[in-house]
Amino acid sequence: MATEELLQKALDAIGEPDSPLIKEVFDRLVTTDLPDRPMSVQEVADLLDASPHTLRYYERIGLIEVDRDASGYRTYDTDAVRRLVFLTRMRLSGMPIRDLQHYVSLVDQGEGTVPERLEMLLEHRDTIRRQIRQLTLSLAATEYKIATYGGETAP
Amino acid sequence: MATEELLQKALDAIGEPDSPLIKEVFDRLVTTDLPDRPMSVQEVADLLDASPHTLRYYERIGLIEVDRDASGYRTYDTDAVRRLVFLTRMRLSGMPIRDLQHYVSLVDQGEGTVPERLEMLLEHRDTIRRQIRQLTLSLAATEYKIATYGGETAP
DNA sequence: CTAGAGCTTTGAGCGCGCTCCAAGGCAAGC
DNA sequence: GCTTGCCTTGGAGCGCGCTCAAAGCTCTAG
Repeated sequence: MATEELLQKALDAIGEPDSPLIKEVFDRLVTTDLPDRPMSVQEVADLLDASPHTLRYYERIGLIEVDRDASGYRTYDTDAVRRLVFLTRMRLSGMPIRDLQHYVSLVDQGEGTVPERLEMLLEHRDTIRRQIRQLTLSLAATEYKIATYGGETAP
Repeated sequence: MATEELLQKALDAIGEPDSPLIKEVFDRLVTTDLPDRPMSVQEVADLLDASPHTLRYYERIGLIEVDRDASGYRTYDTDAVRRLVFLTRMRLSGMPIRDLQHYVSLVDQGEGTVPERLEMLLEHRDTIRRQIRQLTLSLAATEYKIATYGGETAP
């Protein structure tokens, strides 16, 4: 199944969030396209559309631990890459670095912190929803302006 | 017609962007709830959910000109408020201050710059759409995590 | 009349999230 | 062997968008 297709399924599933497909679809989305060999900092950066600087920065501030090869070069195993996928996803949706640091510290403290992690995620979910609502309004306002300027309507 | 209702109509209209309702609905959305007396900086700040500091800053950097009353206090007329509504909408959807300055300078240069303004708006529309897409993916990822933690599914 | 809150200005300060610099090591090609 | 380019580290620098400080004026309540 192609990534695009999975993505579309996932997006569809959001419309009906009770669908048991969500977990399955995302399990595959998340694990797809990750080579199971260790990756270099540049490779991961390309994968995440980030800069190597940023990945090193995330490591420095304790968001992730990364192994080194015999020469001292970073080697990102699958778990590390998966964590970075999650981290960048959260960053892209506006979660502050500070919160991510807290989240990661909760993960490090073990299963007992699952309720607090869950609480964070629920709050963040609301934040994302608010953002989407705001953006939708901004999109409408932009469409409106475009219309007043006689621009093309949306395709 | 209540603002909430207008808003819903507007959101619906986005689904079918060719609808001639968009302009009408937003005309009313934009002009609704604006008292036609001049407003103080604090009043406008409350209206826009911004700080007076921010409004003064926008003025300082040339995004808007604001009248003064006999005592030297800022008085925002309807046009000024409407411009600020637009500016904050664009800011909320991530348009950089620098671009807004350019846009405003185009407005100041008159009707001849309409094509370039239109171009900016079309580009920004795409940017907003990309953001919404990104946020939708982040929302899905968050839902997924919530599900793995056994949290409630979306209401 | 006076206290206190809010307004004015210019200029400086700050939090965030990178982003880059300097000095040096490792790997691959000529 | 040497060059070229990416890697390492710690620390410094930076762009953005506010946000606040200082010094002084104005309005309102008591």
